[in-house]
Parts: sequence; C-alpha cells; structure tokens
Amino acid sequence: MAERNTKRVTSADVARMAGVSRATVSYVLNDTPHQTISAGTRGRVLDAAASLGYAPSAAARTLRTGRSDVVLCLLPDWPIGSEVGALLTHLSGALARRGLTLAVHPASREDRPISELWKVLTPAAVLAFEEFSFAEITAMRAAGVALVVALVGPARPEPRELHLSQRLVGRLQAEHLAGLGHTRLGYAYPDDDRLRYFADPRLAGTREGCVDQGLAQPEVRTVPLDPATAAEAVTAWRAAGVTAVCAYNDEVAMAVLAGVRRAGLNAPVDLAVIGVDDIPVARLAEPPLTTVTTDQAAVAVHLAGTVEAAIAGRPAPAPVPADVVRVVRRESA
Amino acid sequence: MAERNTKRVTSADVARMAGVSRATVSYVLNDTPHQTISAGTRGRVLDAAASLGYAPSAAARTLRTGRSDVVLCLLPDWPIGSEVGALLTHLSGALARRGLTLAVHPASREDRPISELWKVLTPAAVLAFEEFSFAEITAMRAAGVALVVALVGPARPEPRELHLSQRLVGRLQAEHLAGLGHTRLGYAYPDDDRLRYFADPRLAGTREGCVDQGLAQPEVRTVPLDPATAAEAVTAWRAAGVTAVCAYNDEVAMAVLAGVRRAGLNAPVDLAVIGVDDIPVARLAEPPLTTVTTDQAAVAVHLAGTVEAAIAGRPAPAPVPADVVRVVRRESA
DNA sequence: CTGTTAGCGCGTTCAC
DNA sequence: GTGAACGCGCTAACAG
Repeated sequence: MAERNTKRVTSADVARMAGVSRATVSYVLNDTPHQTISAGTRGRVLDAAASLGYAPSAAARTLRTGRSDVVLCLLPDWPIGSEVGALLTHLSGALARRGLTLAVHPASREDRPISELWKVLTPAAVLAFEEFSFAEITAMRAAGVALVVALVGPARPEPRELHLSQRLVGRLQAEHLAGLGHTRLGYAYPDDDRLRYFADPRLAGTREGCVDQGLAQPEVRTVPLDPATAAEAVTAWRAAGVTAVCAYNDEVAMAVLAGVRRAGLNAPVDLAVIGVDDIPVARLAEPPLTTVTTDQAAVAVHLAGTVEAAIAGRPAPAPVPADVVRVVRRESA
Repeated sequence: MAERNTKRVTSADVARMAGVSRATVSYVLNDTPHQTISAGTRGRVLDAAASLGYAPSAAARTLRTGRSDVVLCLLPDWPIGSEVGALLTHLSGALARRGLTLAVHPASREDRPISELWKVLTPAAVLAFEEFSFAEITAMRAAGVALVVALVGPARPEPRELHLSQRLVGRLQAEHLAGLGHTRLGYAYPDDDRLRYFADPRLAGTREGCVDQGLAQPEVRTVPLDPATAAEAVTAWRAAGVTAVCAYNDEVAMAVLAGVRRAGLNAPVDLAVIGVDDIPVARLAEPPLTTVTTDQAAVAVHLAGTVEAAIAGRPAPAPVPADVVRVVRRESA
C-alpha cells in the first residue's frame, strides 16, 4: 500500500523492515534450496517486500550472475507480418510466466552490429530470424548466452525452431485443395528474396502434401504484388492445367486473385486460391479468401519451453502438434 | 583481431594491457570532461580496448549510474499495423545513433504488470501507446526514468507525441478529396474501440481540413471489416449526398470498397475512397486504393530527438514538419 | 536448523 | 594520473 516511492527500494530496506539480514532476504525471495528459513521469518520478509513494493535490481543481479532474465529477439530488416507480431505477443506472455522478459529489437541498417547489442544486454537467450555467423555464435556462448537460435534459415544439422509449423502450413494447403478434388496445383512464391527462409519450408510442406495425396508436384511461380504480373502467372498456370494454387501468404494470394480478375476469369471456378495468415483484409478480398491460420499461442508456448529448457540445461520439449494449423474456409477455395 | 573470447573482457583487462589504472580507462572511454589525459595514454587505452574487443558491462554501468541506455517501448495489446512496425525499426536506428538501445516489449494479458518491467530494466525512458496512471508515472520518475510518454491517448495538458502526424494524415485526406471537387465527405471510423486514440486525431485532422476547404463536416460512420455491413454504410452515405470518404486506414478503406461493390456500385465514380498507410495489398484492391503514407523515418528521428533531449535535460526539439505525410494516388480517388 | 558475516562482480567517480 | 569506495544482490563460509 505505502508506495510513496522516492528512491529505489533495495533488499537492505526489506531486511531492515523485517529485522533480518540481507542474506536472509535473498534466501527467502529466491527460495534457495538447502537453506531452511522458519515460516515466521519467511512471512515477515515476504510481507516487508510486498508492502515496500520491492523489486530486485536487474542490474545488480545480472552483474552478479553474469546473465539477465532477458530473452532478446532480433527482428530482421525485412517486412514481418502480423503473424510474427502475434507470435511475439504470445511469446512475451509465455516467457513472463517463466520469469523471463522478452525484449524485441527491430533491426535496421543504421544500427550498430548485433554484437554490441548482446554485449550490452547480457541476455539469457537470443532468438533471431536471421542467420548468425559461427564466430558470433561462439562469442555469444562464451559470453554466457544459454541459447542462440535462428528461428528460420537453411535447414542445417537440425531443423530450425519455426520450420515445422511452416511445413505444416504448406502441407495443409495442399491437403485442403486435394480434398476439393483438385489434382494439379500451383504454388505462388513471394517476390521478396528475403522471405525465402519462410517460403521454402512452406513450399516444402506443400510438396510433401502433394506426395501424400498422390498429386504431381506443384507448378511454382513467383508472384509479385502487382495485378498485371499476377495475371500473367495466372494465364501460365491455366495453360499448364493448374486449377488451384497455394499462395505463400494472404498478400500473395490476393495478388493471385487480382490476377484472376485482370485475366477476365473468376475464382474459384477458373482458379481456386488458398492463402496463409488470415490477415484482416482476407475476408474483404474478391472473392473472400480461404486461408490457413496458425495457433501462434501454441507455437509461442513451445518456443518459451525451448528457451526455458536451454537455460536450465534440460532437454528441449516435444515439437508442436500438427493441429496448430487450421483452414479458414471462405469462397476462394 | 585476436577475439578468441572465453570470458568477458573487463576494464581491468584493458587497464592491464595499456599499463594504466581502471579509472584511467573509464575516463578515456567516456571522454570525461575536466579530466586531462595525455594523448599517448589515451591512444594506448583505445588500442588495448579495440584489440581486446572490450565492451563495458551494461549491468555494472547501470548498477552504478542507476540508469541504463535502454529505451523501453511498451506495445499495446491491440493490433498494431505495419506502420508502427516501420516506425519502431526507424526508431531503433535513430536511437542507436544516439547511443541508446530500443527494447520493444509486446504486452499481453498474461504478462506481469508493467511496473515489474521497468523496475527490472531501469530504462532511461519509457514510451507507450497506452495511458499510464498518475501513480505509475510518479513511481517511474522517482525510480530515475527520465522520460515517460504516452504516444497517443486523450489530448490532455499537452498533445501527445504522435498526435500531430495523425492529424496531418486526416487533414491531407480531406484536402486531396476537396481538390478532386468533392464537397460532401464521409469518414469511415474503425470498429475496434481500442483504436480510437489513433482514430480520433485522424478524424480531428479531417475535420480541420474540411473547415479549411470550406466544406461541411464529414458524415462519420463506423465501418467494420465486413462487406455486408460496409455496404449499408455506403448506401447511407450515398443517401446523404456523400461522394467521397476518408477511411481510418487502408483496411477500413478496403472494407468500404468491398461495400461499394456489394452495393452494386463502382468506385470512384459512385463513391471515392482514400485510405491511410499504403499497406502492400492496397494496390491489389478493386480499384487500387489511393492512400496517405507517413514518412516514419522522419517521425522516428523526431521521437529519438525528444528522448535524447529529455535524458540530457534539454528542451524538446521542434515538431515534425507537415510534409511527413504524402498522398499515393491510385484509382480509388 | 537458522540466520549472519563477508566478499565478489564491474564500471564510475571522489579525493589525493 | 591513481587508490579506493560505492551501487546491489548473490552465496560460500561460519556462528549460535
């Protein structure tokens, strides 16, 4: 109640109020194992801490332990969609429940090199959408960062954390279209090269789905967000016998729809289209866009579990289940 | 070069290598005023620091000075668009050039209260999109946070940092439509109540623009992202003699366009529409959407200047110029 | 068992 | 230009 802060409340203040030493305060507040503190003392310390509004100084703790409770997430300089925004929001909550704080850092060319960043924040873990160099990884590890992950990127020794859900997305698109009776699929690949680390696993998933459903491999075409160019792609697909296309995301899907109209055709009768993300304008498309959504909350929980396990030195949790992705059926497919 | 890190490099290492005391290292590296260090010593310290790859521990510095170089930006739990994403990216760069590090924290209900957050990070400044309580503000100030700003929100004593650019956006929409000969405007207000802190200043700008251009006040209608409901709004506008509408953003604008089609009409002949943001799918709309964009880099630089000034105790810089906003002309208006 | 004393981690800054 | 203390929480060693 009495929160008439003027200066920072330190553990010394709590100790004084509870009539114990600072060490005791620390033991109580951290539930230190192998230290037995009487219930009475414990209660007095907890009460004092609460009534003073005590929050330990992260700086001091970090200085002492060599590692902060911050999980640093480096954003790429390429456009990230609302999907990633939602993921981060959920990740923030999931980490908070584990006593970790998410700090997101939007990259920018004018920025200092990332080494500056982690040296400055001494994070417990670093997540990134872009690749780290080997030198960077070893340097961070040496500096005490428990987990360093590139969420996406070329699948090397082990697959990336976010690959699985991306693959599931692509697979589900193919399954949905196959279920509608389509046998010849197209794949609308994004024009921005920087998106390939997301696009490749999605396309791989679609390929897998085609194999499973006994369909031929999809006809892949790059589709920029431009009606005229998209119309050319549509014409080419039609000439190849394609009757339905999986798009990298809803934006590309809407470009395909614009291309269909521009070509004087109609979706889904002339060409069915399915996107990814269910962005707000997907339902405003002409026709409203069928799309695949991901349960970002579930992915976030998995990611948080992976981070926590790495920090505690425990093995990583089981991968996300296949039902994190789901089709939102509208008129376009 | 020799960056074979194994442990953290500390100022003691630099001091040893340069053959001076730690105090001297600190003075050299911080360019401390009123401390005269000979050029020779200076050079040796700088060389040692560089060759060791020395980066001061932020934790120790924060512990000592009571304030970190982190600028904390709290995101709201309501959907933020790519506009804000771009702003943050530029802000990150602009702050970095001033020696400050941006840490973005996506809010979430499951999160701990924000007091936990700033107590833990001891940021130099806190920016937020939501309102702080008076108690929170005083507590943060007392804890050493130099600047606490709610970027948007009800304009109280002084207007919010981001109000001006929002007003300029709304004003420019009205001016553009007036320039096209329209005399009776509509305003498409977003359905999500949490967006009103952005929507209100935009609408206020449109009202100002109408006054300046000698037009009647705009006919305001709430437009959800749903074609059927949007069609009703379109019909009502038409009945009221409205020939052009300013939309809160591109998504709402695309809803209006969907409503126009649903009502069996055509844009821009039956109703002209102008959006805000120039999201990627705006050019894919039917017809392609005319919209207003903001130079987020300029806004970010202004914001960074405000933060820097507050930390240094200097007066705030001049507000952003009117030309941070610009019309992207396409077919819808 | 219960709790205390003491020193560390690292950059900053005052006094000599 | 240097020695030394400080900021604050953690934890090994130790006393009652």
